[in-house]
Amino acid sequence: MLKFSKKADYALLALQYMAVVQSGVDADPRVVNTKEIAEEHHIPLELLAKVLQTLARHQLIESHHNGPKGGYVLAHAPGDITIAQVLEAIEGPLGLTDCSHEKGDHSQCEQMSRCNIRTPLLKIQDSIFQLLNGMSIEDILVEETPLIIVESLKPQGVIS
Amino acid sequence: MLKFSKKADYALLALQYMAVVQSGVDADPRVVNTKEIAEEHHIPLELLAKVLQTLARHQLIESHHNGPKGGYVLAHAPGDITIAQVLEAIEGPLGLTDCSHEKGDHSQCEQMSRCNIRTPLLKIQDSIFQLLNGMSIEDILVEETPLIIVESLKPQGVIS
DNA sequence: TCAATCTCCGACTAAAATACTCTTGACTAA
DNA sequence: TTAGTCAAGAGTATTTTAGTCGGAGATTGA
Ligand code: SF4
Ligand code: SF4
Repeated sequence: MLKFSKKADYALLALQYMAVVQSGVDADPRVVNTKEIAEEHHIPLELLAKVLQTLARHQLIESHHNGPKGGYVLAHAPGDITIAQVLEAIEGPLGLTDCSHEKGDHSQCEQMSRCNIRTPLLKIQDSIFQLLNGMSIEDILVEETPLIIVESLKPQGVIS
Repeated sequence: MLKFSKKADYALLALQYMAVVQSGVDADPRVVNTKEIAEEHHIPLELLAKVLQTLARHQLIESHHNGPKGGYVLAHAPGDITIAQVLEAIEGPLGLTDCSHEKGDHSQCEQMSRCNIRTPLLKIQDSIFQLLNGMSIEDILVEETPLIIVESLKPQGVIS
């Protein structure tokens, strides 16, 4: 119930990977394509593709469709992409209950009129949101154990 | 995705109700039965019954099956029942990701071996858990809700 | 006694969300 | 031209959630 979806998980995984690749010492704005990320993490390719498309549509990453050299690049600095943004891009706006984003009357929840727990729950929700909004991709970058070694990529095409 | 289930919602609703009934000025340990709660909140009776049964099995409430006068009573003081306890009673142990409660190897998530985001996500999860564990039924009792202090990982910004 | 009323439990169905796939198309670089 | 890429949408399969049903056991009050 209080769980990230796979898609959200994949999104974070991909963003972290892209951040690592881009923030390499060379600061080379290398484009990474879907296939590379999918293979690196053993994620179903087509599904990851959809996730990245969604992220691109929400301006979190930029798509460079340049044929065989196409791919994606972070649209902002890693510190400027919060976890909450990612989550909201993938799933809709996030809310703990059915009554979170109210549209006037109680169209969502039948017992809203006589509900005493709504206000407290909304506060919990706010707290969680603050938490997620306070963390960015940067905070997720390699911590202590960089398990993925980025330079072990097979060079597709020639590297200049 | 980051949403309470109906059952969890119902559980909190019921517990709040029971708490209010019991902590009335009379302090009469009145037993309240499923039907009463269900009708009061317009919840499907049978479903609520299951929820309460689950809560009872987890020692959060006591069942008095005394024929026509039977019903449920809180097993502890409202302040001693945390939201996290309730949620874990209803759903299983809560975890943000598939890899949260590990059983040795990576039986849950295929990419766990080369996953860099696991540790950060576990931290987020801990924060959320602490938040939920810091609130009890008592904090939900009346409308004038207390402030939730979010303790985030890093000292950043104010909530208010 | 006995019927009403309650909890308890497990199996069951239905609906909805998730996870994943397939197909088609447009673009671009070599 | 051709292979490799993103884009978009429809389609399917699986899992989770929501809600239902029916019977068993217990207790009370008439
Ligand atoms: S029961 Fe209360 S808190 Fe839950 S969805 Fe309905 S109005 Fe919101
Ligand atoms: S991808 Fe990483 S964080 Fe997500 S479930 Fe797998 S191991 Fe855990």
